[in-house]
Amino acid sequence: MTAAMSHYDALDFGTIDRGTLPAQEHEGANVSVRDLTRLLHIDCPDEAWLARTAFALRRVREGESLVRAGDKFHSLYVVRSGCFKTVYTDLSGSEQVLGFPMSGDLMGADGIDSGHYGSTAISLDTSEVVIVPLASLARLVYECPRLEALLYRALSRELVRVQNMAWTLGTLGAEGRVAAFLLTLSARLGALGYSRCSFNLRMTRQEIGSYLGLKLETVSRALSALNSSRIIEVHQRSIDIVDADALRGVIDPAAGIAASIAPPLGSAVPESGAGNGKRARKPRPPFQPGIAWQQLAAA
Amino acid sequence: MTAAMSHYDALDFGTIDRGTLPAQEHEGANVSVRDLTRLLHIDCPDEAWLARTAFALRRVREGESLVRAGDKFHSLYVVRSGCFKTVYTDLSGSEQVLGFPMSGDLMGADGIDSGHYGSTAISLDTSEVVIVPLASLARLVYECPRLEALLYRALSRELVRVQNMAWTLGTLGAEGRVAAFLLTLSARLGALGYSRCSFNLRMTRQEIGSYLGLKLETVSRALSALNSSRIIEVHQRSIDIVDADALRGVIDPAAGIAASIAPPLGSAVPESGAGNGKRARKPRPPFQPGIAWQQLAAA
DNA sequence: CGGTAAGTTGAATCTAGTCAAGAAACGTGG
DNA sequence: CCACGTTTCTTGACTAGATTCAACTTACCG
Repeated sequence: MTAAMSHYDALDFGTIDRGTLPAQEHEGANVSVRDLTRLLHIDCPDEAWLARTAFALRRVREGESLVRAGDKFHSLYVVRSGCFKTVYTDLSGSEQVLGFPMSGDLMGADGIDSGHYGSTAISLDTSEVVIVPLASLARLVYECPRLEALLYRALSRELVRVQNMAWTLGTLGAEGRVAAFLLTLSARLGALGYSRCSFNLRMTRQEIGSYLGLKLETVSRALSALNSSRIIEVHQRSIDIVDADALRGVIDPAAGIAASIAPPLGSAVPESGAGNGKRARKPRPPFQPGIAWQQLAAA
Repeated sequence: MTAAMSHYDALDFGTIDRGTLPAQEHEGANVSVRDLTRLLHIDCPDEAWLARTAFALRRVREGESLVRAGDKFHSLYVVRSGCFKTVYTDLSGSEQVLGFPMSGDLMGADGIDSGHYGSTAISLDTSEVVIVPLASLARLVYECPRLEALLYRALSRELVRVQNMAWTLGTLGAEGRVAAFLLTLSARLGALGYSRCSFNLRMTRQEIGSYLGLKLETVSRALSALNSSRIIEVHQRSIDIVDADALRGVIDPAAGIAASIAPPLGSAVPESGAGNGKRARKPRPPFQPGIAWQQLAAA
């Protein structure tokens, strides 16, 4: 609990500000609060002075690490361009990929509580991140109460993402995991304005496997199988999603059918009811449809 | 994005306060901010007036659900006593357990961003939760800036917990998962003042299996195997951890040995170095030791 | 005391991992 | 531009580990 105290100091207003950041992180142009909220897809009050408050950018080259597990926590990062991987590394040297943050994603949030980053972030290509010192953000929120939700929502979103990951790992087999991975990636790229059905992977089979709790051979086999089924077309790192519904069907046959019937719903969750699925074969189906697969179905 | 706007309204100060909560949640005694921070193990400034601000309690009987996936988000909950399970439910009716929140754990955080809870929370025995309306908390933080870190840290902690879960599911086999589960449970109970090496499970094999991405038979077998190895003693739901180091060894043989040599480190992560592992067989071992297993080793 | 839910154990099956070989892409220097 | 080595990817055969199906035991609750 001593770590907690020293960490608390870092959050005390006026104690630490951008001026105390490592010098290396002062480079490139600045980004306004407006830009930041737009990047995070979080609504922001329309006050002119907010545009003046700015955050620094940092450029990270391919293979370079932005933060390392165990480093002292000082800032959050929001990806502005490029793609990262975040990894745990255990004693035996093997690593587990926890995520592939892309434009608009938050990194470093796992360091807030303990005061030390919990995972290492490595750039998969030349990337740019917005540096968000927690102290600055806290001050900003204090000055503009309507920003209160900003960080809460960003953290909550990250939490949902990881929970979905846990669901994927705990529930799906190899093909399902790969299908879920492709659909999620497709949806994220689509949200960024890129093609939803044709893209290039920026990570190796090894990294995908590590992320999905599979071996690289298994990932390769799963991709080949989906390729043979005419659901996707794979040529090395180039992916074409030929039949998105079929891909959803790989995750859950019932959901695949349901998704092809129901109009693709937006980001909002249906208010109630919607217990419209074909039929429940289990004795106790009193639950509302879950969220996990919807995130994938909404691709 | 329309959901985002309406959600934002809910966070606007003065718009919603405790008075607008569902009537059913106004029952039992109240809890002060001091109590809340103590429950969450988060440091709190020592201002007298904080003791006056209070949150309501709610009692949840065994089997009863506190919130359901898809319900409109209004409050966070901190468990004060008892034990819950949080579950996703997919279309086909099968459920996946995401966690077993106990005293001091936060629930409902996955609803902040979308405005709807992402998982259902069901009590495993008669439990009590502190109701923390986000709007109240936001106002509180505004009135007392030093509380800024409170929610950030609680959310960050939850994020780390789920990330560890993803690591467990992606990396470990059946026995390792069960061992990790027992060690984590042991550590949590220990932190609450209960015995670290002798306790009763409050969940079924089915629920444990769902949580760990295994079938109930596999959980049973893993427990039996650990029992045969004299590492634990199992009689139905009663667990005795006989050899905690050996249990850690099940997760990662190297870590088990290392843990028995090195003195059990506290919550703080070593500053640097400590790349002391036996030997690295991979060509590139420039990473610091990870966090995942340390959480377990620090039991 | 009987009925139901929960847990254990065994045998067969199936999925993903392991080991190994080979093919395709990439980068570098001649 | 091509030859070379390296990395990444694919595919096959075999093995280990988890699931499935099923029988049975043990606890729990009225």
